[in-house]
Amino acid sequence: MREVRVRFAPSPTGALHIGGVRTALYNFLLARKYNGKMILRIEDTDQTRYVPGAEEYIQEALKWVGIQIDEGLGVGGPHAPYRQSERKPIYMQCALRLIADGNAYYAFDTEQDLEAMRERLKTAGVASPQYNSITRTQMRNSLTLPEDEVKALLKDGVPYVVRLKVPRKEEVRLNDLIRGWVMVHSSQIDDKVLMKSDGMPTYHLANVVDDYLMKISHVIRGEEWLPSAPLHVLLYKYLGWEADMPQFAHLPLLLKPTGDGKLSKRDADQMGFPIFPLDWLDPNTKEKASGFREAGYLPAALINFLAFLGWNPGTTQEIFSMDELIQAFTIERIGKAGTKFDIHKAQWFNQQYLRAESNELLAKYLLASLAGEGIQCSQEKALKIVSVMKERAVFPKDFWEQGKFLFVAPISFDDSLVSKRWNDDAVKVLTAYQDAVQKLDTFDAVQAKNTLENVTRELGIGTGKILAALRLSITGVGAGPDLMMIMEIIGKEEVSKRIGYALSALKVKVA
RNA sequence: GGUCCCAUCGUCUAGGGGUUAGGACACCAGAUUUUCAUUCUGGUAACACGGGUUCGAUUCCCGUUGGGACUACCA
Repeated sequence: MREVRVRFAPSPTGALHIGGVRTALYNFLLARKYNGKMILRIEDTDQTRYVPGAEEYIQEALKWVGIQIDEGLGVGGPHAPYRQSERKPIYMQCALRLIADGNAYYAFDTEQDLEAMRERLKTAGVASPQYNSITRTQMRNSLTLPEDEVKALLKDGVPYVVRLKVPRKEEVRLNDLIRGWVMVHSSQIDDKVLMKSDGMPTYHLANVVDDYLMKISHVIRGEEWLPSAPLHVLLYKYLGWEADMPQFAHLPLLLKPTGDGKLSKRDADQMGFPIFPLDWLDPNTKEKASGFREAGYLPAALINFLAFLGWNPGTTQEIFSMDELIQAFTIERIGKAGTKFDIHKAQWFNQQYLRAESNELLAKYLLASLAGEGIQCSQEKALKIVSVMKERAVFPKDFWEQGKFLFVAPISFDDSLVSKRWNDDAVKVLTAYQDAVQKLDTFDAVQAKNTLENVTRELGIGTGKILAALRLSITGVGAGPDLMMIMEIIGKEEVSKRIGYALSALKVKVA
């Protein structure tokens, strides 16, 4: 079997879309599964869209999620350079060959010429005007112009593009690994520009040339490329590379969570979830985009989530490490239908992965948050906190955000809870409890509980009735980990102080 | 509009000519936790429609509808 060589070939036009990360992942999984090579190539043939920092962003993002590059940008390799802008002469050579063989031609039409042509065709009733086997006979190109005029134009440096001479009647077929046979009639394909007037190739040419030169075995890319895939097949044929043509696999697209359409940055902004792997600040527009990393997603969880967007192992196993994914992955099990992006599932995966981590590691997350707040905390205490909060955390930052009251006494109290649960009985119990707690020599969760039970028994009030009020006085809110553990963690003095504060602050409410 | 792709619970999906159409997320309910959460148990919920083919179609074929992509000297 042919050596598996796959490539991820993004354009450095901004932050890497999460769909791009999934594409990279599938490529990577295939490469690893068959001991092949994963190549990173930068498709920067559009100078006008180049965004500084995008290349670094792509590399950092891939590194963060654990997709290692074997060859290409930042790594080097036998087919360097891996930046298309640095491979310019290669493409021109190929274009020239196509022209010499009669499969491509020079076109000198200006933008106005093209616009006029489209207008003309539209008024004549043509639905989608194209530069093709019919219309090219009426345009200014090396097919219609006399040879010396073409030579003169070229010599004078008149701007031109190179277009592919698509045959008039030919069935173009390709066997997509995901979709099966796809057939398109050549009359539906237009004479695509191969070389732009600035001397740069377009995607189509550069892509085919580089994939061939870099000995790519499988082209795994988004479905948006499916309509132009037949064109690429034609290119392989005319370049004489048909035998080495890679296999194609066009991935289903990532769709909006609700409604219709492709997942876009706007969705992320509106629904409040990230759509990029890392935070990104566009240097030109100053626009900010938030990333999964900064939102608190663990790379392994993101990978697991992404892998299941359009692929499944056919078993009921859902949690997969990267190695397990590599083992289980096959192109055959990739689905065909577009996939709606559901952030809930991503959160669920994150929670699973977070819980599976050691308390030592989780304590580090908490300690990091605390350091940012300028709060001191012992390792021992952090471990204790993390172990009681573990079951409820989805993100590393939750330990701090949902456990603030472990470090800072509440100054205000949840109003609805106050009106529901703060009553005379509660005040009686809390007053007595505060007293009892202060008399204790040592204080832990068990003693906290026993003492509370003693107090309620003496007063003849059900513990359940006032527990919410006690929690309120200690934390200010109605939700959190086991209350007795909370009290143990903050200690006897603090418990007494907080009950005292609540008692005085909430006095008015009862009266 | 044209070309191409797609279609199983709200979402991700398994399945496949005869199944109680399975799982996961989400949601709801009950149990446990003297609270919330966790955990456990249970529940609501799907083969888009119409024709064929067939003894029998959700499954195969065709059409309709719906959705998506592409339709640039962008990738």
